[in-house]
Amino acid sequence: MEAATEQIEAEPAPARTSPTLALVAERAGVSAITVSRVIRTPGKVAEPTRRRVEAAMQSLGYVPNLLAGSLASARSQAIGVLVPTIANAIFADTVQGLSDVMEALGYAVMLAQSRYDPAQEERMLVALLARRPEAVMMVGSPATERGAEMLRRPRIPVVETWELPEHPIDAAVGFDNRAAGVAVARHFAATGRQLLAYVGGNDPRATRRWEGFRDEAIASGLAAPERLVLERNATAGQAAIATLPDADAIFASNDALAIGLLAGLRVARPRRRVPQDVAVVGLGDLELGRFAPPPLSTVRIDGAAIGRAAARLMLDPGGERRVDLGFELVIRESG
Amino acid sequence: MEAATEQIEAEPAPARTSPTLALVAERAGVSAITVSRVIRTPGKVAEPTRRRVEAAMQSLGYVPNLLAGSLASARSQAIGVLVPTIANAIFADTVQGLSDVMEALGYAVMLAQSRYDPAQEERMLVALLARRPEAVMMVGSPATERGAEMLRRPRIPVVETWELPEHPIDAAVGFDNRAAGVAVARHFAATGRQLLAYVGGNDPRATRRWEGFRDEAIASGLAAPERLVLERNATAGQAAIATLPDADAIFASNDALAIGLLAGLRVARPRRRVPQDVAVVGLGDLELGRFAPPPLSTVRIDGAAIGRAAARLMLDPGGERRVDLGFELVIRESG
DNA sequence: GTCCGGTATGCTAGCGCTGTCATTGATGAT
DNA sequence: ATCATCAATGACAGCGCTAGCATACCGGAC
Repeated sequence: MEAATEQIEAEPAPARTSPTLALVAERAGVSAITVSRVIRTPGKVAEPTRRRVEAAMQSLGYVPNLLAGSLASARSQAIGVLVPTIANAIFADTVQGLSDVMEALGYAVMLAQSRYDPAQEERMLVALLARRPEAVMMVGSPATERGAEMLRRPRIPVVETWELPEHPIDAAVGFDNRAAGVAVARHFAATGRQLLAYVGGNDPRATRRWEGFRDEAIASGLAAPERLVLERNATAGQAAIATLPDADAIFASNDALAIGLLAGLRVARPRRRVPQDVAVVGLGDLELGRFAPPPLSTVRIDGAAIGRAAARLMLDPGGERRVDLGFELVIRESG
Repeated sequence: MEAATEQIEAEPAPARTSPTLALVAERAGVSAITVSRVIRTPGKVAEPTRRRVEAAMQSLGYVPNLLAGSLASARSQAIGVLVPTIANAIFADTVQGLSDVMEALGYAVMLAQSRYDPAQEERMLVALLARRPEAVMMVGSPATERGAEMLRRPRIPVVETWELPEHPIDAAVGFDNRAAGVAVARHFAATGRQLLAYVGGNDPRATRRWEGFRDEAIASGLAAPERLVLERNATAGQAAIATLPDADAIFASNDALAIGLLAGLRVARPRRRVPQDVAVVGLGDLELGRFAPPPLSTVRIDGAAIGRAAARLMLDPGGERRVDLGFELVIRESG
């Protein structure tokens, strides 16, 4: 007797696995594809059908599996972001600028950090690309040719930021780091400074700033500036003051460093007044720079704008490929 | 004649689509599964075979498709991270702390921002969960019951941070925000302050700090403190000083705000000296607080440690579910 | 009545991997 | 010689979705 083998209609098993399109479809008495359409193109489904499907999704707590969807459609709706570190306000601003645009359009952001390490950068690039992002934004350019090659392969938009390489992999948005260094040196020279110094990291961007700074100082007839390579934080800046007893003008490659410099100068003995005895100029225009005593002069860069521009570049692969957002030398009271 | 239909062996077409496991397998003269093993468990493949496969991968520039792999294995090797905004040093530190641990273990980080908006938070939760993360970390708790429900469904580790709810969805790591407020009020009372004020955001964590601060002030026999709800930045802090002409002790819910307060106080007329006339205490222990004049007293929180602890909690779902990392009242010179 | 175009829905085949079993041959124990 | 064991490899099905086409039905034009 067939009936004997029939099971008692059990309570829905406590779903070891999350509900699928097919389950929703069954509940709503439609086919899977219709459920898919309710999610993606609700306008193409008749009102009553749509209601039934929505009710079924609701009652099951259905959350689409975008992994499966991405595989089937070859569209991941995700972008990759690679920064040296997110714990640096300036990059965090850029990531936020990008996210603001991309999240609103339904893209997810995959974040990876290279820690200024080429090997780590390559590893993270693989990890990112393995998830088939539809575009990638990174700070700077790949440190290795293999990295660049990996980015070229998939033929997706790739936006390099915070600098403007001659030949970007695909697109770039940033400013001329060398010119920023030049502008600061010129300013120091024009205000009668004699002994310049530069403090900053040794990544490609910081190095380009240094080169511009040094070359312009020399071109202005000043002694070759000293260069100190430091951690990118205020503590390092404060400590560095002891190492620069004679400088009368210091360019710090980022504002945190500059604020540390200012703090070191405040307690230096013999006394070194800012800006009378020493001028300090930072880069980035961190909000807190404005609130340091004295308010910090800086090379203003709009990190969030870079992120938003990067979003535009990846969304319009046929459009502009190189956006110079420039910088602005903001002279406040520190020099 | 069959041979007639045979095609001339063409140059490999310029790969409109990226190479697959199957292509690599064909090149290496093995089956797809063997290539998969070379990638995931190289020890189980004989040396010469492995070499051939690796050469094939190399020459094709093969990058595995983790979307497909995740679907097949039901393991995404990704985690979701939801923060109010990444452009806040304190959350950026937490994200970095988490990433440091998880990236090293091969997990990718999907980042989403809620912008302190419950509706946005829900949207981002769906976007995150749709990608089937193996765990989720968020700052705070879901603002809505629907959000909480969504997080409970998939039975993955969920770590709430920066606070310690009585009954976390799954796990939590942070500190007692109320106690932080109490500690600051107690400190103010103990040092003879009379008219307290609180400035900060109105998110749940800031509100809890406020409640502790207010209750303790009253319990100490002081007048009920004033509360100012502000943007979470230094500019807002500086401007707020005009609104608090009588306060002799101000607790700012974050350090950026506090540094702005300090800046506002420096230029206030009539003169208000810190700490003689007004004490200022912040929260977070932003590096730059130490370099403000006067060095900022603060409730020290280790954001990166919270991130690292969150990683531990998600990696060991059977272990501890509630970690109190505490805080430390660091009295420097501002109060 | 026939045909047309449009709307609403469904079927089928795969996307690129991995889990689960098979299969093969070599090795050592008995 | 026989069998169990192990290492190395492969066949096959299927993860949960979507593209692309097919089907059914409707009302109106002819």
